[in-house]
Amino acid sequence: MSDKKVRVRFAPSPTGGLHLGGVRTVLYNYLFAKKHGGDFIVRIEDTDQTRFVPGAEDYIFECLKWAGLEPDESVQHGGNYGPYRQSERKELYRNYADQLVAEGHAYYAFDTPEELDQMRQQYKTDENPAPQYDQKVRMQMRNSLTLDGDTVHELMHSDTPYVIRIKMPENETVSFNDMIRGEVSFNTSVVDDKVLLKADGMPTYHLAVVVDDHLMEISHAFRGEEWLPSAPVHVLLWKYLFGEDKMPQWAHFPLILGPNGKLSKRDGAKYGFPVFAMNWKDPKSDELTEGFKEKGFLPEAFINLLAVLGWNDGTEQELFSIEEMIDKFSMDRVHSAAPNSIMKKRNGSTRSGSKNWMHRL
RNA sequence: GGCGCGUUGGUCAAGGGGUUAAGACGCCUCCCUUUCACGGAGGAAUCACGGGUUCGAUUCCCGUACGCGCUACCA
Repeated sequence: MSDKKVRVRFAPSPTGGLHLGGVRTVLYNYLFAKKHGGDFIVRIEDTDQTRFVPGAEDYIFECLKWAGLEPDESVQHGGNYGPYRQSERKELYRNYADQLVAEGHAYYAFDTPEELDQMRQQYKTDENPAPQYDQKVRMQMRNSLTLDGDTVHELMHSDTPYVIRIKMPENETVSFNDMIRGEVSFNTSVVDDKVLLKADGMPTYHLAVVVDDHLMEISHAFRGEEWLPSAPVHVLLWKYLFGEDKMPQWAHFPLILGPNGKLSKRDGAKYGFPVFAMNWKDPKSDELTEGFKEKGFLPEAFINLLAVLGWNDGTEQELFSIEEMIDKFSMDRVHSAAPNSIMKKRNGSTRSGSKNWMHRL
């Protein structure tokens, strides 16, 4: 971490409004990069073509601009590691997936959605309500592990759709050091054979994040805690493809919770507290969700609020300028516990805080 | 169900093997006197529960409970 230039990335998928948690992830990325003289990259993760939402990408950049968290590299800012939109990198991923198959770490799977559904129904019990495509069932499915070579060859050269799945090893322990949580480990037997390359030729997040982090020379990879369960897949992919020693340092941020779990835009409407950075109007439904900007928050106040949602500098200070944050930020001072509901926090904020942070224009 | 992460006062939240366990909001008492987020002085907490390690645990380990997350050809 000392010999490598710090390069971090925020990788949103352009599917709708930019959530509070997303902006906080951006902020921590930004602070970390600036503190260490590194680069902050924004990479658009648009590999799911069924979820494409027109305008969402531009909207994300507008939010970052308003918040004052401009990337050094992105589709809009240029850079030497492009393209910065994964849909435009489609051709890159296939070779890595094939390489994994060739080396025995992955396999071709021909199961149709109906067959997958059938498998889940068949193995579903009270004890196991969510059966996975894993080592226990993969030998019962239609894939290059169970089919003979000729059949596989034939299927692949007809127009039969297929995916590439990772072959999770049996009973190995995968562990890594999270900058916030310390050592985290998993047994590979309980992780399923995630799809790496989809039938349409697009990678899933799992493959794309590893390939792109490598190609873009990302040194530290930060994301929300919801990714922790699939981290072993990513660690294994790094090991198979590029070497575990090249893997970025991970940090998984605690989720920002609403009154009933994961904060949703519905909570925002219900409690009169914004969830998105800026107004977002869904192009399909025309539904408008209010943002912090339109609610009257100053960007500095918004950023400050987010900064202390999970981080503190060890003193009693709770009002920071962006320069102070850059100066004082450190990942090991990010709390591992989810900050209790932002709605409550708003009520528990200090008087001076209320005056300065939340003040309307 | 499985796996993972988490759990400090009414609320938000520092700290983290030996402390009087910060601070803020709220609450109570008082001062100022004034209110509609005014100012000031005080008051109230054995850190979810049960074991273990240790001279000593709120801090480390295990279990339980509870909360949250993941368990898609979504990210």
